[in-house]
Amino acid sequence: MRRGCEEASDGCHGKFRGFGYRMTLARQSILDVLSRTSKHLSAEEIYHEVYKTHPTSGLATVYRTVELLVQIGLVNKFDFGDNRARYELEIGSEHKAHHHHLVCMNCRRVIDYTDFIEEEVELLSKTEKGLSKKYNFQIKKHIIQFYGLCDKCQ
Amino acid sequence: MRRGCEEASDGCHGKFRGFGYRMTLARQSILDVLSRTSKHLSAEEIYHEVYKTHPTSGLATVYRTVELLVQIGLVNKFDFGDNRARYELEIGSEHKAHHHHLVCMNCRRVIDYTDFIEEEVELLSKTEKGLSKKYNFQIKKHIIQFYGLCDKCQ
DNA sequence: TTAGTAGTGATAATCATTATCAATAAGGAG
DNA sequence: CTCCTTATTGATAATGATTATCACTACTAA
Ligand SMILES: [Mn+2]
Ligand SMILES: [Mn+2]
Ligand SMILES: [Zn+2]
Ligand SMILES: [Zn+2]
Repeated sequence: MRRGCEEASDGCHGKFRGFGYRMTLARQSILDVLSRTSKHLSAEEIYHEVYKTHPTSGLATVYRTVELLVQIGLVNKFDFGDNRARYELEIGSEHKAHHHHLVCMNCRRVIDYTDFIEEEVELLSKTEKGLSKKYNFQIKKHIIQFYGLCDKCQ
Repeated sequence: MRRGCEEASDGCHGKFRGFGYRMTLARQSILDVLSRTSKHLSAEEIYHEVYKTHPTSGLATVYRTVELLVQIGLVNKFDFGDNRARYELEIGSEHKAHHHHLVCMNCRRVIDYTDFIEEEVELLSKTEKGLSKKYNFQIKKHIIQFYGLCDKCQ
C-alpha cells in the first residue's frame, strides 16, 4: 500500500543527492505527504499533513522544500486562481501520472484528466518541435488548463 | 493608429453596459492602456501607465477594474511565476489575438505565439468536446503555457 | 431636482510568501 | 565511531501583492 510513497521517496533521494542536496527527515515527510495524496495541496495544507507525524517541522521548511522540488523538477506548482500556490508530484506516485486540468471557475474544483492525452501528446510534441525551432526556445514542460463550469456549477 | 484602442474601448463599453456596469473614465483609461500595449502588465504597471494621462486614478481602481474585466471575459489573468498577476486583453486589440505562451524559466521573458494555432485549435476543440461530455464540464477557456529556456538563456 | 446606487481614492488590513539568524543535524574524512 | 564542516531547520520578523473599508463623488432613472 505504501509502495508509492517509498518509490517516490527513494527516487527523490537519489535525485536530491545528485543535485548536491541532503535528504532530511523533513524533506522525506513532505515527499511522503505529496506522494500519498491525490489532491493539489497548498504549502499550508502540506504543513498540516506533515504535522501529524512530524510535529516539529515548520511551515518555512515546507515552503523551502517545495520550492526546491519545483526547481529539481519533481513537483509542479500551479495557480488555480485561489491566491495560493498549489503543489503536485510530477511523477513517481501511485496516484499521479502526467496529466492536465479542468478548473471550475465557480467552485474552484480541479479535475485531473488523462483521457485524450494520446492525441494531445502527439500534437504537443509536434507543436513543441515547431516552437523550439522557430523561437529557438528549449521547452522543458507545459501547463494546460481548461477553465469552465463543473457539473455541479453550470 | 489609435483604431485598436477605440475599437476595444467601444466594444467593451457595450459589454460593460450589458453586464449592468458603468463605463467610467478610469475604466476607459485602463482599457486604453491594455489595448495599447503588447506586454503582459501587472496591476502596478497598468497604474503607472494610467497615471501619465490620468494622475488622479488610484491603484485600487486598477485592481478592481482589472478583476471586473476578467469576470466579464475581456481580460485574461496570468501567473508567469514572478509573484504577481499579469493581465492581457483577450480580444479587440490591434496587438493581440488569442494566443499561447512560451515562458522562460530563467529570465521570465514571455513570448506570445500564434503559430501552429490552426492544428492546436483543431485538437483543442476535439479535446474540449470529449472532456465536456466525459466530465460534464462546460469549458469556457483554456490556458496553454510552455516552460523552458529562451534563446538567450540556454 | 432628487433619491438611490455604483464607482472612486486614500489608506488600513490581510495574508501568502521570504528573509533572517542562531541552533541543529547530515554525511564525509579520518 | 567521532569530529568537523556546512547545509538545513524552526521560530519569527519582514515583505509585498492584493483586499477591505469608508467617506465622498458621479451616474442614472423617475
Ligand atoms: Mn493534477
Ligand atoms: Mn500574451
Ligand atoms: Zn464547480
Ligand atoms: Zn530567458
